[in-house]
Amino acid sequence: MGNKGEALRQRIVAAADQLFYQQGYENTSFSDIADTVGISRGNFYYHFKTKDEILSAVIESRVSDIEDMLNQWSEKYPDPRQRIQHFIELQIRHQDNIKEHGCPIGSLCNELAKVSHALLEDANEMLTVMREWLTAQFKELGLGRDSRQMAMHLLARAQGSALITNTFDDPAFLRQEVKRLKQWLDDVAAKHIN
Amino acid sequence: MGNKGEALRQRIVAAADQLFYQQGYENTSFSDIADTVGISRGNFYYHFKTKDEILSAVIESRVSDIEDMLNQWSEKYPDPRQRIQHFIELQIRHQDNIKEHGCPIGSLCNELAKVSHALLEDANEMLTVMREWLTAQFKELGLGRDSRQMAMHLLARAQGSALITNTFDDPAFLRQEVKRLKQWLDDVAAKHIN
DNA sequence: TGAAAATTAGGATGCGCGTCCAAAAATAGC
DNA sequence: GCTATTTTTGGACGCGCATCCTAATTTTCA
Repeated sequence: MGNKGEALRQRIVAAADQLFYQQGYENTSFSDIADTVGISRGNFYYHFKTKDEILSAVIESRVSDIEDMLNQWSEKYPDPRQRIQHFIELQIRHQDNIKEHGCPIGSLCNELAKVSHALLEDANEMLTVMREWLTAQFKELGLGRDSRQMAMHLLARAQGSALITNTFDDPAFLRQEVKRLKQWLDDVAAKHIN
Repeated sequence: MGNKGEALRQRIVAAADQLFYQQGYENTSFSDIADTVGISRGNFYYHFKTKDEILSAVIESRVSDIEDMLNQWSEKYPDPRQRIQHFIELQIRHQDNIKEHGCPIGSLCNELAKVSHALLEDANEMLTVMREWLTAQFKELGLGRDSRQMAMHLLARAQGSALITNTFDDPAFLRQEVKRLKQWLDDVAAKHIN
């Protein structure tokens, strides 16, 4: 059955994901996505009836990617501090993209909040997944009821440095902030191990 | 001469400012602004030929407001630490708006960056003015060549907490982050006074 | 007060968009 | 191989937008 359809569907989602990141959601048209994939607008419509539908699919795909990544880290690294470190260093690996387009999650949430879009809650899920995972790591580190606040603090700082890096076109600042964040993590961990 | 015109022009800029903040630039139409002010689209066009032109006026107005505010603080408070404290507490005064719409500066820069809009550089000016002022304060505090980095660090954290507060609809987090930022400032100041 | 200038009104235009559709082409299953 | 289903195509539709324009109204000031 729809096997060929499924493959194309995934290519569409991947293209839309990229374009939404680079140009924003509202600023990306059906034609943009169709052209990128190399299919007609009509064919696109066959797979996704509305623009919201594809946004939903993109968010779902991103959430699932994030979950996979975090689960993988949970398995791979025994130490919660090490896991959080990896999370922080994620920004270094993506520094070129961040410089060019900011954080894919933050910028999307930002955009959807303006339009008071119904899918903002779905988009929030991307951040929530991270927050919950980070909270669990901080709990393991022994931060108890402060864990959630710490998780949000870390997310906020990551979002902030991504935005400033993008706006000022200054990846060196991003690296600086990552270093600072790792120092902060070490301090927090040291304080709570005793 | 164009005295009445000037007054209306300012009302238009004020309305556009609000709407751009609440709904985003792209998502705000000529009609939206005209309706808010209570004039016809044609009249609007008499004052601003293009959408870019009004965006430019809004940015100019914001930059000038920011400069006025900062200059006022520079005069009013003799201690640079006190000045920076005021800067940090600005977020508390605007917490309701931030919860609802995020940071007016950050969200605009974010949006313009996506569209690779020519006026992004003008929008950056809002952040740059703040950065330079903060840099001067940190210099006075004795941070020397680190001052600029510190200024950007502060800006980034403010941006980050605004975004998270907006996304998670959680003003308590904003207050928490402000407290944390003030603690950070005290630490930094204490370290460099000796 | 009256002519020139500034201001306001609202309709016209053209374009790009999301959406929809009918028909052609490809594929699958008997 | 032939029919039923899936997939693909490209054009049509209607709407909202930025922009433009002309004519009416108000203001200015000699």
